[in-house]
Amino acid sequence: MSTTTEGTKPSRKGPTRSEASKAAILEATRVEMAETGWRGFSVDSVAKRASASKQTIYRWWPSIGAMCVDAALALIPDSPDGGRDPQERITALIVPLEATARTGNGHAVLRVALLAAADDKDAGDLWRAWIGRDIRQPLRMLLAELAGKRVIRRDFDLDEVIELLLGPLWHRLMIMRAPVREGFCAEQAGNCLRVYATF
Amino acid sequence: MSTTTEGTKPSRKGPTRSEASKAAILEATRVEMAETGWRGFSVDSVAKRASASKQTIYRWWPSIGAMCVDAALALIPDSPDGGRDPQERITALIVPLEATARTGNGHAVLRVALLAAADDKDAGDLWRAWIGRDIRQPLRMLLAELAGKRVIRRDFDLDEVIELLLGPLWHRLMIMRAPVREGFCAEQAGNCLRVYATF
Amino acid sequence: MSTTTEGTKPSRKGPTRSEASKAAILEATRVEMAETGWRGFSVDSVAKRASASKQTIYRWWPSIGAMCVDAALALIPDSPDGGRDPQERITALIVPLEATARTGNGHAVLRVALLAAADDKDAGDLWRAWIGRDIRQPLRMLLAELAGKRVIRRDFDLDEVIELLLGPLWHRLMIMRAPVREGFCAEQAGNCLRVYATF
Amino acid sequence: MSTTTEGTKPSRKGPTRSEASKAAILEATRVEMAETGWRGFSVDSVAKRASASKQTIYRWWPSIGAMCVDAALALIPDSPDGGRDPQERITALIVPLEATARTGNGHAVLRVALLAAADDKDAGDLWRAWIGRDIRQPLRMLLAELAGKRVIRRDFDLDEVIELLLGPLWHRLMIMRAPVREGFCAEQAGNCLRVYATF
DNA sequence: CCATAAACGAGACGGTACGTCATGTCTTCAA
DNA sequence: TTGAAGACATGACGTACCGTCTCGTTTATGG
Repeated sequence: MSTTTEGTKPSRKGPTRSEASKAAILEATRVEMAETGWRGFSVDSVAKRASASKQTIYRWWPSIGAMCVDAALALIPDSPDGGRDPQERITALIVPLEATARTGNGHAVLRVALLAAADDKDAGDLWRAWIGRDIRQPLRMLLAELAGKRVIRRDFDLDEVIELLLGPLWHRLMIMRAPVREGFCAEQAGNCLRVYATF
Repeated sequence: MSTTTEGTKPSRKGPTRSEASKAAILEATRVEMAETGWRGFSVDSVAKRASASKQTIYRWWPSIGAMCVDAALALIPDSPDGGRDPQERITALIVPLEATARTGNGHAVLRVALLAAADDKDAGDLWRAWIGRDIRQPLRMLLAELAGKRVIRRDFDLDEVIELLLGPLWHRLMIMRAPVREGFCAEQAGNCLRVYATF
Repeated sequence: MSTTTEGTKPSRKGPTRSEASKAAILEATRVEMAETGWRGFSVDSVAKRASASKQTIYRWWPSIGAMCVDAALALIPDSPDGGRDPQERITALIVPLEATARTGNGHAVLRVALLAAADDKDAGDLWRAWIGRDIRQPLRMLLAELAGKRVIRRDFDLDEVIELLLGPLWHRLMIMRAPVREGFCAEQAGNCLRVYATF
Repeated sequence: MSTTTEGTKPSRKGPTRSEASKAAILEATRVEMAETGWRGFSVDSVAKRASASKQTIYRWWPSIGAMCVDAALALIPDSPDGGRDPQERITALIVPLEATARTGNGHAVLRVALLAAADDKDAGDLWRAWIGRDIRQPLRMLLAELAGKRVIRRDFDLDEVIELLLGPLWHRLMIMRAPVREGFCAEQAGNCLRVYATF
């Protein structure tokens, strides 16, 4: 799910990127994110913990925030298949986030990645690109189908739906710092269908 | 709407807190928040811009984040009277946030205050206290009344309602960095009523 | 003999320079000079050894080299009174350098200070200013007097005399890294008188 | 006049040392020496400027300082024949240094090479070996002959003569950073004869 | 009406981190 | 095996901030 290596150059003279170093850096980043938050996050500490050089970090990531988002994205699993039920199919799109937040230090990692995305341009671009690819795009297809079947209204705004679907999760993670109970995403999907239902 | 001066000491020898200095610091804080974000925010810069001493800042605020939240809260206007319509009454509770985000650098200030609240314990406490006092408490009264009149279901969870009401705003402000259109809060209030409607 | 504090400002608001910190930094500088030479010299090490912050070093010295020269100059004792004999009077001017080179780690400190002066503009200025004040100026007076008494020729070039007087010391210290035997400066003074003697 | 290639290996498999690369590196070294001094000197910059790999540099020179001295020595011309006059014969030994210092960036290159020699063991050994071979050894023969002819005293110390002869040049080059006028070395030779004259 | 104590500006200080640059080693590819 | 290209761990560079700590000055009581 990591994004920075995609689009590898064909072949060059000289050494290639060390995958061991990359993995160590991302893992160290996650640990530091959970321990120190966003403002207290330090590249020096990550480098020391990963036995990596700062240069290596700055060589491969455009900013600290982008590295944090990258480290968080690498934690998010793939979406399960959704089945046939509309609510289940919507839930399937966002449940990987819930799963991440409910596993290990995922809650804190996700929170800090969101902070990074909101505070740093490169990180924000990375995060929005992920949302676009993994949530917005499939959701568009799904909602178009449901609207065609008259399950939901046709005059919805895709971005408003996303706000409604994801907003509550951000409130939990960032404002309340509260744990995310199982089924949280399913509830949000249900709320969405209720709001946009045709009746 | 500022919170740190409340609870004035009885009487002491010597000069009292300089309101001019306080105002200059809060205003400088807002400017810096909008310019540098949260991770780049610096007390030194605020002190220099406000022609204040760092000691003065550290004397009156428990943490940098608390100062940022304080500076943002001072920007939020009071709620208007809500009228009789349920949707209008809910809207009235959250519309001050929308108004702040739509005025001057309020969008950025609010965003950084949220970052501070999510990243710093003192700031988070301050922000959650404000939500509790200015949103949660009046909303509880209002929803109880509406439930009594069978306008909404009785088995709602107050905090879920708040998530549904505020979450979309956080998504706009922090994730998308998109401007908040007029009427945004009214739409959220409508969505809430639709989700919790009895029918 | 240190030069950077001379010309103290009359009085200012706020704290003043910490003399304890200054002394610790200069002493640490001398130790590091002797241990690591000039190219290997590190401000970080000095700061750590002196329990000082790098900012404090950069605040008070214009460059690393200037600090090194300053640290060396602080080691050079004052000139003794010269007596009546011409050779003794010349010797007295340069014997403090010999004494420094013959004491403790003075040999290495002096060598590194010379390297700094030759490699760094600020350090060179500082060093040449010291030579001008402590050697060139008194030597000019002395030679003028000796020329008046026909002890030496009148058509000498002051800077050539200085070259003749100090050059051999630099060769010892820098090129050969050889110890400086007692009486070395007296010999150089004798050579000078011989070169410029009237006969 | 370069010293590191002397003693060529008998014969090996694979390509031999590239003289083009060596020349480019030494020339780039000279340019960098003149531009950045000794402490600011960087192998990376030399490699980039010479379009060479760092590995190639580290393969052929024992240390950075040695490379610098090597680059400077390559600039020093051979001694001219000295004629019959004692002063001219001494002058001939040291005039190549003067000539180097008076040509192109030779002044700076020589200065930095001396800094390297004084700061780095390998470089110092290289420099002292050159002095031994090109100055000390021929000077010993010459002085012995002059002493035999009673032109100079017999109780001189060879190394003191060298100090007297070269020291003033170091003072010029390193301490004063002053240009070396034509005839400078001849004057030093004259001074030496005067000091050690029999009369 | 002082005197005393707190508030304030200014800013030095010991630290930690920043983002960049250099060192010396290593790896990959071409010749 | 040489050499260009360059990634890598290490560590220093010079700057910026943090939070604490003097300094002198100003200002409001309380003796």
